[in-house]
Amino acid sequence: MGLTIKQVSEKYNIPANTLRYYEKAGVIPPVTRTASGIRDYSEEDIAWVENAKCMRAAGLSIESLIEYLRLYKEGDSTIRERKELLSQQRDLLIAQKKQLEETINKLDYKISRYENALKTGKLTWE
Amino acid sequence: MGLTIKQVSEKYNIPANTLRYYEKAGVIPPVTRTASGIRDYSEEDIAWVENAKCMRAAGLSIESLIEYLRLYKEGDSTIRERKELLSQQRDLLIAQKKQLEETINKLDYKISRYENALKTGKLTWE
DNA sequence: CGTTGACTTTGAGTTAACTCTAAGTTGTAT
DNA sequence: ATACAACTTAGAGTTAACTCAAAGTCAACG
Repeated sequence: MGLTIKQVSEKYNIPANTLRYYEKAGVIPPVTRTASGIRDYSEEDIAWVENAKCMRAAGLSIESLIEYLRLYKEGDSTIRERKELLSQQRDLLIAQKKQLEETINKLDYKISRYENALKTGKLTWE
Repeated sequence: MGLTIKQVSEKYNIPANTLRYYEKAGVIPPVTRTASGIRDYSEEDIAWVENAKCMRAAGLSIESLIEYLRLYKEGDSTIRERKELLSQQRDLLIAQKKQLEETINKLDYKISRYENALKTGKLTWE
């Protein structure tokens, strides 16, 4: 009915071993299994994978994802804590974004100097 | 005349060991030394440290910084290559920034859902 | 002149996040 | 039925980037 680990692996370009690792480590909840114990990813399972991929791509730690899932499993009593956790992570990403913009500007400046050097045949200053 | 390793370490909040590591690995050029061989960071040395810190904070690999310095040392004949290297790194950062923005949006959405849940006492949907 | 504290080097150890191996089981195609 | 690929697990190995330890040198202060 759902997707095999291989299909999920290909769809999201995440190695099957990494998907198993995420499950075992508690980054995503236990995946639905067939009668014979084979992983059979439901839409919900897939949504967790997609979320993990997105968060990891932005640099959130495995640890914070594990902590989030732990709180999630505990139910409604952890809503405030979960919100706090996400806010903290959001703040980290905002800071990262600022750093990134700063560095991109520096690179742009250096690149334009090199472009100028290539046109005129020499660096304008060092 | 210049700064000691400790002063640079404190000014940029980089452990002294890491400064030595950067120098040894070729992330920054060999630092000016006193007659007795002690590091005595000149303004130029410090500019390299500052640059390394900025690039690393944005996520550039040590390897790419080493490669850049290698080209830099070779002189003007590598200007095109250096420009290419910086452009590639810039493109990586642009992509990272996009990913970051996407993830921040997702987090903002989730956070607003939790805030709503905290006000109304329950999650509006799952 | 001795000791203190910052410096030096080489090289081993740590951490996060995978990534792979080995050994074994199962579903499917001939 | 039999072979073969894809699955399973536990656990060891890898990589990047530090991070620390050990052993030794050196300038300056009391």
